[in-house]
Formats: sequence, structure tokens, C-alpha cells
Amino acid sequence: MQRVIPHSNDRKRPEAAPLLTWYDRHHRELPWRISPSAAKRGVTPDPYHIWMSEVMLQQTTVAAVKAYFAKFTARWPTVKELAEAPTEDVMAAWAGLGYYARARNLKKCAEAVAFEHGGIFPDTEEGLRALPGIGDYTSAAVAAIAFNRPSAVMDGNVERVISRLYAIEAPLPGSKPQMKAKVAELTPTDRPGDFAQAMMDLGATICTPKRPACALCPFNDVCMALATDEPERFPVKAAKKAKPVRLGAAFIAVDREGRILLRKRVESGLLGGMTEVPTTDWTSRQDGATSMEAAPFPADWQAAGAISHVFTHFELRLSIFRVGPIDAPSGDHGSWVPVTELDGEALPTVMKKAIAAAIPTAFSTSKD
DNA sequence: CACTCGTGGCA
DNA sequence: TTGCCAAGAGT
Repeated sequence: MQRVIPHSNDRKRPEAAPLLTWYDRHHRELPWRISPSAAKRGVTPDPYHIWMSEVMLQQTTVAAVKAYFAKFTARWPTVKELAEAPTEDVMAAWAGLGYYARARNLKKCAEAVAFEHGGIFPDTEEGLRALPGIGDYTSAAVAAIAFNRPSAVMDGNVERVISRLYAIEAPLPGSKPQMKAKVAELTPTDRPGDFAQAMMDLGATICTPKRPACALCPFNDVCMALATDEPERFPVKAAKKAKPVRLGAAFIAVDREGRILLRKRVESGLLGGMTEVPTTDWTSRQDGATSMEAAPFPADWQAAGAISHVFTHFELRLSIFRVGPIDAPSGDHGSWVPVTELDGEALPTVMKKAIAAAIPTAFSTSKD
């Protein structure tokens, strides 16, 4: 039962080779990925596919990305076709995936590659980093995975693996430079792309946030966090602040032709460039009087329940008001769109919730 | 550097 | 049920 913890100078240092051996056998099969055996035969991934998957995967689960990746690559098979697509089509196709600045930058990046780089993605970390929507992580990831450059790739998975390997006590995000140095030190010149993907696969399937499967880990003989018997304690993170509640109202108007009143949000900020139903401002306190004054036009608005939606940094509670069927009032209040054609609109999930509260049959995929 | 910026799944 | 969190970027 007694456990011997070796002195640090007795402990072997982590190396890439055992991880790559593990990856050869236990890698995930993903639609945008070239398997390690194919990669060894000289098959190279499509940089367009790697770039698109990496952008979609920013703060987003693999499960959520798969359907969107299939949809985007089927509709726009090359970066040139994406660059020439109407922005509204791209935003509508992205609807539901979240973080909509990614979609705006995806389009801008495609235009830059197609029209300023001859349709060829830059093959260096520095060249990629200069493109819209490509930051420290994505530039390194595309350079490593698509072009086999020895870039130090660090995402949330790698942060977790590294923080445990070295039992780093300093909290994130301040400890990122220290962790990045460790990744750079560990990254091999041979198979750097597979190494990056292996680190992320390890974090996603073995070195998980809760209950890591350390018995199956290729690093379990060198992991300092495992030696402490508390691997789950890492990575240490700074305390996060409470999530405030904002209140507002949303207005669903339907005319006698079965059309609903929609608007386009401003390009910047929350849900920027996406479609919405008319709403009040979202404020910290309810104000019923101003709510009704914020209706898109005077009408016999009827209460139709409420919805709640959690964003990254606040919770939104919307009172829902409904009117119709009515004659569409004169004046420019937005665009009247047939309820049967809402699937083609760039509607974020919170707006679909608001519409579904007033018109339960609006979306065929309503759950329950 | 701290804050903004979505969504759905899961324990 | 509530909180956590998932291949981060831009400002």
C-alpha cells in the first residue's frame, strides 16, 4: 500500500515518442483528419479542411462541429467558392454553432486567401497568424497539422496535459507562457503534426477534466500530477466571476400571409450580423412600461410566456409577446419572412427559442 | 490584461 | 438543477 514517490532527479522527463506510439494505435477518426498511417504514406491533409475544422472547433465540441463541417465543405468545396459566397449565406449556415464573429472572420479569411494569396493558404505559423480569425492556437495548429511545421500547439486539452505532466501550480491564464515553453520543448521535429493531434486526443479521451484514465496514459510513468495522487486538481484556474441576469422582451408578429417580422442585428457585438426578432434592450432590471414602448409598432400584443437563455457572461430572460394574424403595418419595421422559410435565416438559438415560445410549430425539430 | 463573445451536453 | 466546460480570437 505504501507508495514511493521518486525524487525529481530520479524521474524521467516526458518525451514525444511514447505519445506518438499511443497515437498510432488510439487516435480518433475525424472527418477532417488524415490517419497517421496514411500520413506516413505521404498523404497530406487539405489545408482548407484543417483550417475550417480548427475555426469551428474553437471553444466548440467535436460532436457539434461534425455536421457543420460536412455542410460547409459540401456547399463550398474550396476556399475560393467560400470567398465568393454571399456573407448572409455563410452566416445562415453557421447559425446555431455560436461565437458568430468566427463566421464573419471565416468569410474574411477565405477572401484574403482566395484574392490575396492566390487561393493557397500560407504554410507558416507567422503567415497564418496574420489572417482574420486565426490566433495563437489556430496558426500553430494549421501550420503543424496541415504543413507538418514544428509549431508549439496549445489549446485547452494541451494546457490540461502539460499542467499535469509538470504539476504546474500557477493558475491559468497567467501560466500560459510557462506551459507554452514546455510544449515547445516537447514538440518533436519528426511528426510534429501528429504530435499536436496526439496531445489533443490524449486530453480529450484520457487526460480528461474529471476522472482521468491515468492507467491508460502513455505518460503515467513521468506525470508529476499523478505522483501527487490528485491529477484532477490540475490545471489550476483563476476564480471566475458570477454570471448576472439581464431582462428584456421579444415581439413575435405574424401577418395574414403567415410571415413573421425579422430584423438584422448590427455587425459587431453580441450575435453580430445575425437575424433577430424585435426585442427591447437587455438590461439588469425589468421595466414593463419601456418594454411595451419598444414594440416594433403599436398593436394588441399578447403575453406568450417567457424563455431563458445562458450566454457566456450573462443569463438572459425574455418575456415573449405575440400579435397576429394582422395586416402588416406600413413603414419599415424589418423584413416579413414566411414562417415556413425560417430554416434559411441566420437565426441564433436564442431567437429560435423566442419564436418557438410564441409559435410552437415554427420549427419541426422542436424537442420534447 | 480583463472582458466580450454561444451553445449543448453532461455529472 | 446548476455549474462546468469544449481544438480561442479580438479588443
